Amino acid sequence: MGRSPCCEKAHTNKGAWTKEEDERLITYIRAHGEGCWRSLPKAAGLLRCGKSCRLRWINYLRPDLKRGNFTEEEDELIIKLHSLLGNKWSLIAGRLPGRTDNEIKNYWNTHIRRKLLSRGIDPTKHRSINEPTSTQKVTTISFAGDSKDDYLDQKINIKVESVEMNKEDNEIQEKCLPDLNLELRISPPHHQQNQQMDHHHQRSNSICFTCSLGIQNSKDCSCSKTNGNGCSNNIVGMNIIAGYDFLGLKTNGLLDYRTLETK
DNA sequence: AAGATGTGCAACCGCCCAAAT
DNA sequence: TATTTGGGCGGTTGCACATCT
Repeated sequence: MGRSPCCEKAHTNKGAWTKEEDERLITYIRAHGEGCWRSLPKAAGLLRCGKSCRLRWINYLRPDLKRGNFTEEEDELIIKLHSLLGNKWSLIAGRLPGRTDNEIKNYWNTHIRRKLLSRGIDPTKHRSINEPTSTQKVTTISFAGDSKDDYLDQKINIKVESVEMNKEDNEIQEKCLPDLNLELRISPPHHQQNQQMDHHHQRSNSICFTCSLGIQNSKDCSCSKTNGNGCSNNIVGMNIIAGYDFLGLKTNGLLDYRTLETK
């Protein structure tokens, strides 16, 4: 039952990689591509565990890696993404081409933490260190258009509610909740969704496949063929606008939420 | 000059989850 | 359905180098 045995760990090297090992790994992956890390070491003639090969390739040998110092823009983007995602380094790395999760994690721990602390900002909570500890602010960000027209005009209003909590509430919160709860939900305002659906599909009761995927004004959109008006930029389940810069995450009509999902 | 301490980062460890059987 | 494994991830460690005393 189950899979075939895992890689032999008895005869594997550990520690720093030699130049020869690097070259063997590069040569093998160039010839055969990535994947099947378990069988790779043997096939490549390496006395390493598959995981070690994968790590070495992803974090150091990959040709598309951007080596060198982080730019100021990258710094700020990492801070923004960390405030949104927490320690989800792989997701953050997904938004920084050429950077690896390990690199960003190290950079955060060695540079950015200090940078934020010097600004008087708690790097974990992204709040001022000087904020009184007896109360805690809970910030809810909701996306809502004030009117149907706003929605159609592709505007997003960010509504921020700050709720002061008393000490007792805070203690309960501390006991019951982890430091940061970053459940990300993106959806259109509920009171507009039906209107929008009606508007969009007033002549047809069903939504085409491309629209259900959030691909608007696609040449494959059958809605435009049925109602003649084309899609009115509604994205079912996603209230993201073409080219909107969502917290610094440039979107191209769609927020690539796959890279924001937790695994 | 030499030992102590601090810093940066590559690599490892252990856990989780989906896939395979 | 239960069990096992591979791949992926975040946290941590340990080493090399830099700086301080």
